[in-house]
Amino acid sequence: MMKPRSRRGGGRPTIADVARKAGVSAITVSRALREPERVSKELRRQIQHAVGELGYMPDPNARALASARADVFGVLVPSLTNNVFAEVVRGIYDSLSDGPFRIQLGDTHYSGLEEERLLHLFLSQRPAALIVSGIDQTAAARRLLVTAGCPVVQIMETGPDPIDMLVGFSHFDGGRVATQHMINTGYRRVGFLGARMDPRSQRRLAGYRAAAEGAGLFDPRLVTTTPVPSSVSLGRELFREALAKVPTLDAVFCNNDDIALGVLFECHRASIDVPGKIGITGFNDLDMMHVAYPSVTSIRTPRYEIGRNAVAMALEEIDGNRPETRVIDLGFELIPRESTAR
Amino acid sequence: MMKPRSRRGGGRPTIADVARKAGVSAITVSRALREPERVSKELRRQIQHAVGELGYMPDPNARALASARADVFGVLVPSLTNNVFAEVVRGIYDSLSDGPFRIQLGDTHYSGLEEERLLHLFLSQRPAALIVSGIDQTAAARRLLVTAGCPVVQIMETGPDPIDMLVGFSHFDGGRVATQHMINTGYRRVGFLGARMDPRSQRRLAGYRAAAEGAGLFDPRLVTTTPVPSSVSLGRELFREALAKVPTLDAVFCNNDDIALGVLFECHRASIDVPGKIGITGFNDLDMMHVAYPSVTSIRTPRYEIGRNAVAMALEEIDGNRPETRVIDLGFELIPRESTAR
DNA sequence: TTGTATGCGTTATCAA
DNA sequence: TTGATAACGCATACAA
Repeated sequence: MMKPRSRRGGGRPTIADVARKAGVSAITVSRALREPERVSKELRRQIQHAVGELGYMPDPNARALASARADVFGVLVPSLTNNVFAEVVRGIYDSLSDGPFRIQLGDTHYSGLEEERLLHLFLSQRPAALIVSGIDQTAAARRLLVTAGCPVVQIMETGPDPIDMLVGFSHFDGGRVATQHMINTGYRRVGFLGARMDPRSQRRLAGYRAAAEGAGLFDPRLVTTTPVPSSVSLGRELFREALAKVPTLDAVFCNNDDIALGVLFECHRASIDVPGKIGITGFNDLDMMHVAYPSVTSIRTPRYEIGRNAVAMALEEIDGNRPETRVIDLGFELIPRESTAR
Repeated sequence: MMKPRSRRGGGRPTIADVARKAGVSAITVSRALREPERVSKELRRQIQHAVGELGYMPDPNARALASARADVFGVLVPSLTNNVFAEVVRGIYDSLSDGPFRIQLGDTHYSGLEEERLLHLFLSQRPAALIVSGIDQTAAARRLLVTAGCPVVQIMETGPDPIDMLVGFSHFDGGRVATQHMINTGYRRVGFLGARMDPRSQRRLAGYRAAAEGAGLFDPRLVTTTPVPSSVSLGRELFREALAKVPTLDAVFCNNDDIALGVLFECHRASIDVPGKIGITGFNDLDMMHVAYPSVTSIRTPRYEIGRNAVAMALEEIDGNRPETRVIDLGFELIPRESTAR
């Protein structure tokens, strides 16, 4: 009876405190904060003043509860440490850092089941948008996404059948172009080295195979893969293995730049001439590839831009402007360097 | 009048639905979910059944609003792409993935002001715990953390004066040990190569200087730094610059492994013998350092373990068991390799 | 342009 | 061990 004021709240100023101080109603404060143009200039000023005075900050939980919508972007990537996704995530953060949106990042560890679990978790917040990696969601995950009730952007790949929106590039073409480049350069026993072999790696392998078969150079013994996560040291292992299988090997297309770097180091160690005896092409074009000696040919992928585009598309849809194009192919670029220049 | 049921809710099952189905009151469902032991076995069973039947998931926003506490760990790192922090973050995610906690990740871009901004943002959610990087918070940020009302763990460094809890290692000692190692090996003109030069880099430099001065080998011209963010290509630039300044340079302690790798490649390119003509020591001991040719000496830092320890400490405190030790020094390890073996 | 009444889904409080 | 009631802080619906 005596103290109807906050039993539980930590005594932080609420919207009601601001309203009282500014001499208006709570809902007017709410509006002034979210849609300033709908409130008269005069009141807006008073409210801004009161907000500053009190150090008021809206409670995102109360806001989410009342509006049935959290200002949260859910982002699901298969790995946090993989440099590739780190770049994508950076693009997302950079695009969202000056707005009202928080980012909820999830690591699926390349597991479809973990993706489902995280999706459930994220969905329970009623996120403003969802960004997920790849196009190989489980049936259950796909169902969840279709009925998510918010914009959904799949990233990293292109494909014919987006759940909602899609931005990426063709890994098949990337593998094909990289392999074709080495064939054009004159290499005849071009191997494929792949770690992890997630769906995107598989498609790069398919691209490799298409190019090799097109030139009549395919031989299954040239393909060396492992489900083990990628690393520089694994690149070395795979290369040794490949060379043991096929001593006439004269080039390798590597799943990614880590593998390529491992190959390069092993060539140094074993005094194998690059590009004379072995040609090397990587994938992603990390900074180190152009610094390496010899510098390493790679496929430059638009990782940061994928992040930015994904956010831009989602924001458009949130703003009510449904993007015309639902699929964006950002392409890639072959960067020929010393490692294949013979 | 007709339909007092949910105006706005998307029709998802609520705790009231579960309660009705289980024939109990809402609060009992709430308890059964959070503190099962406080509810009779019989009711617990019925409630679990109803939950499963309905596919009920608690609304984290409503929960946070009502309890004035969100099941969120706020994590602030200076960079998302830096491999070092990626490992720390992985440790944090791995430690939290099977619990009820979400993770809110923020990227301060090495800016104290951005850190303050994010802190405000995070605090408005009333997080369960906060993990922040480094010990050089601004006065304002420190104030916010002291009054955060939740466990706060500073990570990456050790120091005498934790805001609440602290887990890391001594960067000064790391720099000292790395430098001393090269001096012990016989190098006499040991340079320091540093990018970014954030506070931790500064302390590694101080350690370098202490070791160099201790041996009577310090010379300011041996120090080459830049505020530019670190990269492999920058390593090459810095090394060239250092060599131009001091042609008698015979070793370098690198701020981090990226720089060291850039130096190694430049040595290859310029046919400079490593370790004969130039010794190289890096910092962090990324996987590639032991694969490189020659393999590169580095300081192995417990990044993943820092993440795990930080979470463990915070969880202890959340559970009401205030950890005795407020500061954990996880140490580091010098890994001598070919690049300094002469 | 502004305000009133009401509910969002959950938990704290207090009583039984 | 269980339940009735009243917040939590804000935004929607509707009226003025």
